[in-house]
Amino acid sequence: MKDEIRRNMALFPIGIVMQLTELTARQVRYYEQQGLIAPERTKGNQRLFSFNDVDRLLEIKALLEKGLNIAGIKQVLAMKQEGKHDSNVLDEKIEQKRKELTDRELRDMLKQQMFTSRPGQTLLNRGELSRFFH
DNA sequence: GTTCTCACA
DNA sequence: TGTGAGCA
Repeated sequence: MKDEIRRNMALFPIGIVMQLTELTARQVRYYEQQGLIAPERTKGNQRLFSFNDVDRLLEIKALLEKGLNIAGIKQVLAMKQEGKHDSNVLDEKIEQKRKELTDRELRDMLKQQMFTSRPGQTLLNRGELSRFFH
C-alpha cells in the first residue's frame, strides 16, 4: 500500500503544524520529548512532520481536552499501536480518571472526619478505611 | 523570517 | 507551559 508511505512522508515544519493543530510550538516539542510523536529532521536539525504526526497531535489534543495527562495519553496511544483498536480504551481511561478524582474527594472527607470524631465514633471500620490508605 | 535548544525575576 | 536569549 503506497498510502502508508504518503502518510508517513515528512512534509511540514512546526509552523504549519501549529496552525493545523492549534497547539503551541512549545507543546509540540514537549510531546516529542515525551515520545508521543517522532518527527523527522532536516539537515539543519529542523523538525519535519508527516500527516500521521499531525493526525496524532490532533488526537493528543483531543485527549488533553478530555482531561487526560501525558501519562494517560501515552497509555492510550501505546495500546493503539499494540493492535488494540478498541474505542473502549479511551473510555476505560476516562473512567479510571473519574474514580481517581472520587477517591481523592473521599480521602479529604475521611481526613476531616478523623480530626473531628472522638474515639469509637468513626463512621467506617478499619477494613473499609484500609482501602484509602494503601 | 523561522526554528532550535536551554534556562528561569 | 510560557518566554526570552543567542544560534543556525
